[in-house]
Amino acid sequence: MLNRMEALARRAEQLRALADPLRLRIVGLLAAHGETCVCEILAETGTTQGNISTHLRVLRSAGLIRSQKIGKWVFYALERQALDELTGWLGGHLAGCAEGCASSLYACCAKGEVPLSWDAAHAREEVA
Amino acid sequence: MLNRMEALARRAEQLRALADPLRLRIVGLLAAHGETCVCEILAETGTTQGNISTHLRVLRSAGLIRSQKIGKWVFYALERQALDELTGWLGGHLAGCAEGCASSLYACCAKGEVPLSWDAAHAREEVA
DNA sequence: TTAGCATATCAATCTACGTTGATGTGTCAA
DNA sequence: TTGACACATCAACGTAGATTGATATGCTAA
Repeated sequence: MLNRMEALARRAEQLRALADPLRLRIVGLLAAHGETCVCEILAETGTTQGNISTHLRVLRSAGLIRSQKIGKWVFYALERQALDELTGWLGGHLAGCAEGCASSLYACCAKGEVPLSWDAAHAREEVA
Repeated sequence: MLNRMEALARRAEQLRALADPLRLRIVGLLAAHGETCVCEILAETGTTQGNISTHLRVLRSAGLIRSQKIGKWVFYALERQALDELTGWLGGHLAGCAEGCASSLYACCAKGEVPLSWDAAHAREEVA
């Protein structure tokens, strides 16, 4: 089992793999077409062959797509499970607690001299 | 309205803002705490103050968080709507068509000499 | 008004990434 | 067996990002 920082690093790596316009186009094509030949991706994107290969490797080493060689062609497809896991995790990570958050108190970092919260700070401002 | 490439670039920028372990920790804190003082983020993450400020700026210029100055403190919070939009868009982008994809035909790039699909290539392999 | 605190910004450094062009590898057809 | 094709890999270049330490700004309290 991964510790917390390693898990975050892994998720960051996966998100980073998606965080590129060309790679977003690629996964969009794979989503729309299913198993897709590299040559087709190449034709649709209009960049160099080496560049496409590099981007496909980034996505693959993040575990987001898989490849299958058939004859002299290579077909790529989404790893649906990994992508679902990622989007699900992200949703959970961003969801936080449903309620009671905005009203809870958080001590500020100043050495105990001024316990502070958003509400308390607001109150100060409203008085002033 | 943005054209397709600009829209992808914008989404890539937002995903990129999330694609860092420290920034994932930050948005996790904001999700759990609601409005949160920078000093608290600083205390929880244990990195330098300048570094936190930089990462917060990245998240903010991607439109994923907002800031509010109260007295000498600055409180950050998630931009729930932008994040929901992003995760929703990503889900749609990755969903593709529900069915009929894996079985459709796609011409390969070779100049018309070998129309090819995953199925056709598979058939070739099985015969061989 | 002065001193201290919270935060932002800047300069500098190191590393990682995106792109291109060239080359290597495996596969097929003639 | 030779040539052509599909794809991967590599070297090189320019650019962007992460981190740190120093400095600037704005607020507050004494």
